[in-house]
Amino acid sequence: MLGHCIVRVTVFDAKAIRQPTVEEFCHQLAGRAIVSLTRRGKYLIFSLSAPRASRSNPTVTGEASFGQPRSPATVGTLAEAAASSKSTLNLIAHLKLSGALLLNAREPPKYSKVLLQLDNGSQLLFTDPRRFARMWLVEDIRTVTGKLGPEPLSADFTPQVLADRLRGRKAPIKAVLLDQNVIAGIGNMYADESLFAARIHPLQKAGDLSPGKTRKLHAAIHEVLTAAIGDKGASIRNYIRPGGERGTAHFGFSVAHRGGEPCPNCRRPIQRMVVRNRGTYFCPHCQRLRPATGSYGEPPPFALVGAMP
DNA sequence: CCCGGAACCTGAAGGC
DNA sequence: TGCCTTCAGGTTCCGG
Repeated sequence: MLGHCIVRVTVFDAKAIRQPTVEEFCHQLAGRAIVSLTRRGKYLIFSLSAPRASRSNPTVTGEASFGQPRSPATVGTLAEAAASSKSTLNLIAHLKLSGALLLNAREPPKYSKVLLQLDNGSQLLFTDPRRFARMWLVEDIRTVTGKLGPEPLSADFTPQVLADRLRGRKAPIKAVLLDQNVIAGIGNMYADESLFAARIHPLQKAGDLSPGKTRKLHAAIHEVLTAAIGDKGASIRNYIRPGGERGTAHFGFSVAHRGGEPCPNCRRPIQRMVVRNRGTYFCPHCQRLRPATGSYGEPPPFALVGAMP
């Protein structure tokens, strides 16, 4: 897709466009080339050029249609479009639980949300049966990703950074790992896998991890994510790659989605529980819940004795 | 600011 | 077979 121009945009489900309006989305996208493809956390980022005037695609169009595509509406002249448009823009996509980006799908898949047609004949289709996935078109990426925590695979995500981010947190470590503003990009199954690898109970208070456990967790996150990327993701349910292939990371999972199966470490059955409304898999024997270190004998800040009915 | 729970959605799988 | 319940690769809003 790199270097190719978007010549036509079709929106089948207005709900999939978070920003701006559907009309503006189509209008602003048409005529721009895809300059780079990057990622921040779980957000996929298409950096776009300024609108290009080209003899080969004189009728660049933007189209907002629902159900069956209608005949496209031409967007003025390209000169006008360029004059009224932002110079560069970013198309951002989030797949949420069930979204997919499909390149040149063989048959028209169900649940189509947005179709981008390129000047080389390629078609990029954004699909999502569950209607959670979203797209944005923004000048500044930070308007969407600005609050995200550090990238867990970047060099500046050190054990010390993790310790700083967990300090003082009273929520379960599982919940904190899923908080994208603490660390960006860890999903439910990778949180479970990381906690198992570090032998930490999902309900352990995040701020109570010892320095040693924090270092182990840091290493575990790195290992789990690197392995999963090497396996092209996990396709337990919906996820498929742009060519329709499935990932294989779930075959290597130790606990995630393996309730009742033997723990690979101790052979006792893996349990499932719910933490913050998310299914959570762990080994109760290998991942022990420990009381807070140091604070066990401390008195509470106030003692209300017999004062209330 | 931090925390927990509900809401947003719909298809697929499992139990009866 | 059919109905009902549960679950799901996530984020955001609301109330405490």
